[in-house]
Amino acid sequence: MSNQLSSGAEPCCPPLSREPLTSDWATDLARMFKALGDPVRLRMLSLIASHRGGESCVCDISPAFDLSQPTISHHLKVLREAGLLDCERRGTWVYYRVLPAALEQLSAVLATEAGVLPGSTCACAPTEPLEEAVS
Amino acid sequence: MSNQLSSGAEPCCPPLSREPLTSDWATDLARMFKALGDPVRLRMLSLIASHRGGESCVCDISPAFDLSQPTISHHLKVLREAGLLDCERRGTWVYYRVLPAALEQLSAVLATEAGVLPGSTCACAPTEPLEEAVS
DNA sequence: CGGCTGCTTTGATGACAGTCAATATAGACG
DNA sequence: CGTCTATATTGACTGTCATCAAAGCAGCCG
Repeated sequence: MSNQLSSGAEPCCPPLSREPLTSDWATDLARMFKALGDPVRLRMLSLIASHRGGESCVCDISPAFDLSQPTISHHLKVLREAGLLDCERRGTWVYYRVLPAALEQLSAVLATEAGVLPGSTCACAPTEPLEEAVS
Repeated sequence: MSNQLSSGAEPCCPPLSREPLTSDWATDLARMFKALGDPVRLRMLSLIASHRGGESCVCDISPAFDLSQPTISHHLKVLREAGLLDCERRGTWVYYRVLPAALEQLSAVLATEAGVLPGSTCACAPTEPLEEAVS
């Protein structure tokens, strides 16, 4: 649960194809990728991310899936513990929001040399929370 | 096993955060992410990708892991069936190589709006095989 | 041909993940 | 305080996964 994000010591996340991953770093990344390795969770993440402001209430998510309520809650927990989601209680409802820095980090790791645009040595976003994500 | 890559019908892969993933597309993506959801496989992929030419022999991969040889073979098969690796037999040895387009596709899906550089609506590489990956 | 090396497949086993029903907690509202 | 709604947790079940030993397959080489 110690993402490179929180440490802040490393400069950035080099792409997977530049040099072999260390065992620790691979373990950390694998935890996040494993959370993405389920169609339901991917759709959840996408559903939340594509909402206005990148957040949405559980009651908005549930009806999109033909699953029991505990199962929905379980998947959200997995995504949360992987560091991909954050949640906040507002009154009766709980709102989930994506952590863009985490997604960006994974995206940068998978980026191949050819795909990185010249001049941008790293595609990691500087932990920008969530602003004008919607036009 | 039907990646969007092979179909070629769709223009490209929109980021996860633009609109909710369809169920089919999420299933396809999840299959690939699940393959990445293991530290061993991540390190294998990285090891192969960071080799010169983006390919390497199994005998180069095995000694990097404290696992039995069948287990190594199993993980390589998982990555291959996920469409992330390709393999080719040359004499006694089998060489594995990464499929950059697949990595680029996943990278693009995870890219957040903020992370996408202006002007580049899509970061998918045009299935470029593997060229001057090493400087 | 026969053995040798590199890799894959098969079969078995223990661990883990996805799912649900039942139960618990937390806040809103009378 | 009691009840109602929204979400989380627990426990149980089933299926899938990571792993290894053993056996199989494919080229080399003597």
